[in-house]
Amino acid sequence: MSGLAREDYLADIYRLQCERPKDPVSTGSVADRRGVTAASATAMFKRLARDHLIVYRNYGGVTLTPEGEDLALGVVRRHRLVERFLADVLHIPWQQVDAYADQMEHALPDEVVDRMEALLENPYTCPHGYPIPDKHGHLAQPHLVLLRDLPLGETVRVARVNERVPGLLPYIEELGLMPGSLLRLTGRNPIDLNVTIEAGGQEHILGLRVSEALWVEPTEAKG
Amino acid sequence: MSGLAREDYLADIYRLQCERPKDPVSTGSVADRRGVTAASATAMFKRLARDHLIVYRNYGGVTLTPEGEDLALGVVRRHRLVERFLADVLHIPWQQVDAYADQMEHALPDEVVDRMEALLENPYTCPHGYPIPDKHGHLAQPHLVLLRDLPLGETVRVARVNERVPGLLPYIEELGLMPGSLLRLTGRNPIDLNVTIEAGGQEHILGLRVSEALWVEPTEAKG
DNA sequence: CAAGCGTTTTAGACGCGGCTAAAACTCTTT
DNA sequence: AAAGAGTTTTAGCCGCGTCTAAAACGCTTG
Repeated sequence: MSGLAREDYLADIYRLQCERPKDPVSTGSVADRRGVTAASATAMFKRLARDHLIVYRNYGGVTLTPEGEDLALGVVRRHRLVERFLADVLHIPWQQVDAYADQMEHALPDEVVDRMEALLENPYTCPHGYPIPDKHGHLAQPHLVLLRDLPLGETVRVARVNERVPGLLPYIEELGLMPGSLLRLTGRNPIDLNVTIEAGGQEHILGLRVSEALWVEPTEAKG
Repeated sequence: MSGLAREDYLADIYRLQCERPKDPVSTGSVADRRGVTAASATAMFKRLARDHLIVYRNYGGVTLTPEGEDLALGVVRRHRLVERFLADVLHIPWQQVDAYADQMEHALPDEVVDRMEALLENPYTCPHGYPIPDKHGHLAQPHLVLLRDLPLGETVRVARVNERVPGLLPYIEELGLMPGSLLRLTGRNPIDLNVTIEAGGQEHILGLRVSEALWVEPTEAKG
């Protein structure tokens, strides 16, 4: 049936597109993410473009077509639902579910995915806080702020942790900052860009690599 | 990592070997089962033999090496555990789980399989009654008899239904002869080899295609 | 504005897993 | 023992997905 690697490429292009929706996704960034050479990515781009799944301009990066985005959303949906499933039903540590889901996401029949979704009672997000597209590719776009950009003083809820930052997940867990936790930004160092937060009665200093991998959402009080 | 198709071949060779353990498995039988041409099977045999997973004699069929059998047993284990999981946890009809498991069996990390096993409380068989190898490749070999070969009069329990016979599973379900059901062989026609059974208060006449796809086990009374 | 550097693409190769058509083999059957 | 039928293997092809090395491009910088 459908190519295996193609889907991975499409999903990665989608995720990279999300990060900077303005401009097209570069060959290099996809190659890096996939762990292949730029030449391999170029070759795949040609196949995907031939099949109208991406728009590819020489030396100009790629963009998903609507068709390609549909496919990508399907993969993302499977990926995030499986993560939820692995974490909630099989009790696999949340630091590992991303890698496992990568392995599993292509082999799951739609019916299996749908049943998992029902069993989990239609979860909104994966264990790291990323939204799960529904069966038709729609997905909630909540209003989130990077911890890096948060104003001082506000108390917020951790909403999303970038699972792709190496080593971040165990660190976040150690600090008790998993999605759902509350924190307050108490300080920001304008020189090194460290931030100080208070969470669970403790103070922590977080570097930029952390503060730009954590998304938070305002709690009810908006000011 | 490991090739995808290789594992399918190994598992199919294993299953065919089980059916007639005496002689080696023929090229054609594997090709048929896999739905590929004999030429493709030959090509794969060469790769598998090169990697010491099978013994291959030209024009003489193949046999699994111990190494190859280990791999095959791993695939079979995953396959049957996933079937159980799909049926028991996701409540997918047992007629479909074989096909779905085929799709999924290669993509499952060991830890996921092990956790499924634990969640299911270490089932002995797949939903069709085939035994599930344990983590080390050991598997129970209960004493079963083909319904075709059963002596008249004995009351037995359905133990295993060959899931690979087209259309059999829905038929078996309709007749209420799923694994665990009791039946008694009441007659056998020596000409056309039909058998007559009594099960759940009903009489049924079964053709050879059915009676050699159903395995039964004696109930406590041995005579 | 030309040089140079980093990125991207081309060119050419390889292994996998499939195909068809033709050749080789085996086994049965006269 | 030779012929014929059926199975298996070889030969040659293709597309995928990867690689390396070399060429082409584009952007920044002197």
